[in-house]
Amino acid sequence: MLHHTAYNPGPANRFALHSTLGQFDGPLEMLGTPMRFARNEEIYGDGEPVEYIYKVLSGAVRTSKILSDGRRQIGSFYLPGDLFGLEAGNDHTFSAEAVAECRILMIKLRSARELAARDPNVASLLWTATSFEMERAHAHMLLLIKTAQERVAGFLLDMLKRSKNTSTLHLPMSRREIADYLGLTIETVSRNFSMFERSHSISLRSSRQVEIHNRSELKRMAA
Amino acid sequence: MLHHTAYNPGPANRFALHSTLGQFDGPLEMLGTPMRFARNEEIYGDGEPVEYIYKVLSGAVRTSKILSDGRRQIGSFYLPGDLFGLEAGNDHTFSAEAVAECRILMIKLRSARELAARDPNVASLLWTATSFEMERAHAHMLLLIKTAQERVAGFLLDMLKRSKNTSTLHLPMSRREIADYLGLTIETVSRNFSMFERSHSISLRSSRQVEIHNRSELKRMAA
DNA sequence: CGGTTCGTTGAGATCGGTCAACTCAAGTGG
DNA sequence: CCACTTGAGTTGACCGATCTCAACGAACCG
Repeated sequence: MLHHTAYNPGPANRFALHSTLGQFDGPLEMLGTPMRFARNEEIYGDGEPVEYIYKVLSGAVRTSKILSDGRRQIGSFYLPGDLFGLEAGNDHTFSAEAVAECRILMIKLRSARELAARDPNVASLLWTATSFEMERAHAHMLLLIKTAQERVAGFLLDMLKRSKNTSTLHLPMSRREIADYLGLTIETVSRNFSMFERSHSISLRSSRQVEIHNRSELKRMAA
Repeated sequence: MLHHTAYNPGPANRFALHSTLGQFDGPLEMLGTPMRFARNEEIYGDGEPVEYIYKVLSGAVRTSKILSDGRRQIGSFYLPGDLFGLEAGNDHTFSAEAVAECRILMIKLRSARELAARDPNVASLLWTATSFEMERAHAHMLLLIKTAQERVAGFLLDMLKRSKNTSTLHLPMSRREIADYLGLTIETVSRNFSMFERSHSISLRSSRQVEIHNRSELKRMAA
């Protein structure tokens, strides 16, 4: 469906990334090749064999699945520093796309496994990433049984924790993407953002820039 | 909360289990000790360290989590033959309880890992079980964003597939447990069972015995 | 026989979805 | 520079699916 136009910036550029981002620092990262993806570009497809591990250098990624009736469920969002693409089986059960223009480090799974066999730190890193994946899925399940207000508040808190910024949150994803992640409609997501704003828990500098005024109130609302 | 009164039937009984069930047949199973759990008895608790792998010999098991407001979410049901208790992290993120009186084979994780290091079949078995766990979590996520009708139909189809019985389904769990698994109320679950019965897709011999008359109709309703 | 648990059914309330109008910002092209 | 289009987001009115509350029935157990 989406045209794959990944681009390898070459050695010079790669070195530049290394020095500026400080995200090529691990032994695993040394194996990787940075690639660039445009907004909505597919990184891998549902059902394809698992051949790479990916690390977000900049931008954001979503994993998603299209249901038979056309609804889309978003499985996870991945932010800079996150590893993704590790699945338990041999084939991907979700597809992955760029939420925004992003740079992704692609690491051949084969090479990663070989390295892991020699370097226990790498092995434990891969195990930890898989473990996070499982936790994410469980936490997401728990989110989906809650009310709309609880889901939206929970989403904001999760984003806040992951961005580790004290008060201003820059959401890379659209309302539609948030809705598809939370199992709600864009209208319901929007209404809840507005409700939180009216109760002075947050304020919206723009639709994607959220200032968090009252985190404990959000926690209370997340149940 | 629940009192742990697990009971080891001893060698004679163990041999009896072996010969009658044929579920002590693998090398992994040889490491295990069969235990008996009463209905609602806790097998392990949320937050406890992962020390065993479990295999259901008879009966049924649920994993669950109690939310801050008292709601309970059931993560999975495990039926005879299923392995459970394998989590990606070091600690359990759900608790496990017996849905009905059951016999469980408990295998020390340490021993299982040692065996896996020597026997690639065992290693692949453990990997497969973890992989199933992930798939289960993803499938469950997808179920939770659907309508009540779709969830209930999907649940019945899943149970049918796993029990591999052609037409009559014996549900080991209560309506409350089904509801907590599907993120619905018992009333909604009950109403949907009744609806399926009125449309002649199923009939209820008793509340726990379901005859499936029209599986493709159920599939259609599961979306 | 009460008492208890489990499941079913009905009536009404509520939450979130649907449909539609509107605003706003960012292009695009004359 | 302005008119027009387009896409994202917000808001309102209404509707329907699911929850809540309540009554009732069936099975089980002392």
